[in-house]
Amino acid sequence: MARGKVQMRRIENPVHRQVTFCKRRMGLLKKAKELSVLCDADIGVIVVSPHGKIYDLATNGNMQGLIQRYRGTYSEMHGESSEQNKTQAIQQEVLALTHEIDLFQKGLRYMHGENDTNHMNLGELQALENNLEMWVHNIRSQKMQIMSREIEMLRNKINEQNGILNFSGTAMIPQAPFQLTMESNYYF
Amino acid sequence: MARGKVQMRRIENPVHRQVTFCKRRMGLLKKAKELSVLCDADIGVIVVSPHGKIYDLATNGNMQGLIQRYRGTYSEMHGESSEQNKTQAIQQEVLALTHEIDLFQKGLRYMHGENDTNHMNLGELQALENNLEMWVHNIRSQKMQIMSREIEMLRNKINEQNGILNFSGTAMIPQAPFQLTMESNYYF
DNA sequence: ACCTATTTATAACT
DNA sequence: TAGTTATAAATAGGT
Repeated sequence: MARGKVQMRRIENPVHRQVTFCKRRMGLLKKAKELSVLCDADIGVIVVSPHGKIYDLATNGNMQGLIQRYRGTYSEMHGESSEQNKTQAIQQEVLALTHEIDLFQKGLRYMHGENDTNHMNLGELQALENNLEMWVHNIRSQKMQIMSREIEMLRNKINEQNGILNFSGTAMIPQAPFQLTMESNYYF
Repeated sequence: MARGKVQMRRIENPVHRQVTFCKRRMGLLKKAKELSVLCDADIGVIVVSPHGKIYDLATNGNMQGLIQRYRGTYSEMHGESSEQNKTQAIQQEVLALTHEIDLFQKGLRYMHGENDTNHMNLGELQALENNLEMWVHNIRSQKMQIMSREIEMLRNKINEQNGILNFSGTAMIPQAPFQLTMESNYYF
């Protein structure tokens, strides 16, 4: 498309082909994202390179759900009932569950009110972000507590065994190899 | 991209949105075909309109096969045992989705009040944390977009004023001190 | 649906 | 691999 029109056929030079593949693949995914944002559409793109490497994009972050929706429509359109009768019920279940997850995500999104993040202003977004950060923080603390308990149990076990076998062995296990506080593990 | 730059956000006017959807959808599929031909790649595109209508393209004429490759389930393409495999795969998917819903339910419960995380195990906490991180990430992207728009507006304003007052003044405002594109700030 | 002024994508080159 | 530039292609707004 530049410095010369390109013929619409396989590029024979492998180097050129690789470069073009890389550039145009990026362009394609960008266009897909743009269409998704501008028109509120849900888009999935799967690209398989000649060498079998797979690149993909799912604008809603859930290719599985998209594929399910696609399959639903596809089997409706082509009346593949005979082959798919056995799995039809389960597929519908998947569809229903996917929708349910969508609803939960929306529910979480709406926790502050009824606003979709697309219609939220900077301050609202900041507040939401802060809430989420706090939530993440609490979850991390919880994880740390669970792990601390586990470690303590293991230490006790080892100490017991060493108590039976010999006492010097306890020195092999440092009592505090790392600090297990919330603070120091905030980014764990 | 023509007769005026377009802001990368949902087009509010429904007529404009529909027209753009149609035009860009065609453009996207054309680009996909071109990439496929030029670089000998195998490409699938699924577009779901806001109203649920599905448009698709599979450059090898077989979206099902592409999806299966995407999922890493090659065996289904060869008939005999396919139904059983398919059923198993879908059942596993149901299981995964059920777990995800469970996670969201617990998350919602936690949001509503007391630290209910005591009833969640380490794996659940990790999964919930990952979900939240993704959410925070999306919100940050959203913030960046809003700020980018604001900055652009201010720049335009300043450029206008400088156009009126004097031309040398424009040099005082760097045109791009930092890139505020979606791409470069995807991980902001 | 068709028309163009512009913006965007990108082929060739460094 | 990454950046530059001349040019082809896509497309926003208008008819």
